[in-house]
Amino acid sequence: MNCCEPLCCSPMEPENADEMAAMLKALADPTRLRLFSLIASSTEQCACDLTEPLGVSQPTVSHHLRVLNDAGLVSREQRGKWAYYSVRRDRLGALSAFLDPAATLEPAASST
Amino acid sequence: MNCCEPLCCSPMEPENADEMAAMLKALADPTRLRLFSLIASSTEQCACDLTEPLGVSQPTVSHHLRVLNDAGLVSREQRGKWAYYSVRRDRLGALSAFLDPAATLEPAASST
DNA sequence: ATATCGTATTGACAATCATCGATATGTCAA
DNA sequence: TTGACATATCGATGATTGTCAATACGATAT
Repeated sequence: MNCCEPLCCSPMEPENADEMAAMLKALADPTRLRLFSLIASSTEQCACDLTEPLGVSQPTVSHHLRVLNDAGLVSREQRGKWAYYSVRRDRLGALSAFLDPAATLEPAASST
Repeated sequence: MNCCEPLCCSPMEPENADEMAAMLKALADPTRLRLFSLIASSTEQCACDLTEPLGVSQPTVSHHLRVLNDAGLVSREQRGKWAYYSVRRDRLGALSAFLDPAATLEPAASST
């Protein structure tokens, strides 16, 4: 999240490592990564459309959605009896930036 | 690695998901993330300097180094009785780019 | 109220994993 | 060759995790 300097810049504090590892762990399972990718491929996805393409049971999908939600990587919106999930791109962007080996300590030159 | 389109663009194939999840899993442990961060903070690090700052045993450090190496995230060089580890920034960069929510399907406008 | 349907939770189980002590391997120096 | 030292591997153990069947929860429709 907004927690810390890029990975490459300086040795991490344990608390920051806990926090970032938690986000990474949420994506570090093949089924869950495919699930996340399905959600990320459109602006939002109904949970009802996620079970079939993954080939796992409905409780398993629900479990993975919960893990992603707890990690702050997706958000859930209940509409009627359907649940819609969308990617929190700010959080994903922070994770991507955290890993970026080109990052420097100074906020530095973005290509805006 | 060089395996696939960005996460946000289209649903991942299972094989790609396996591959990317393996890299993510290698970073998804707090101790291992701190270890990786220590290596990433300089161009190379002697294994002998990694045990103390982490506060875990030498076999545990060696185990984590092996996991990172197997995932292709670091490379090892033996010099005399010392082992030096360095981050494979190409692989880390690929991972970061893979997660980037701003990525588009077309290679598109990089800021070169 | 009752039935139906989508989603979440529970409980269980097999598999994976992080960690350590003990030990093996390999390198250098005397 | 022997000893000292750095690193890797082995074996064991407790903890975490991915999965499913069964079930509970909540919303809509009749």
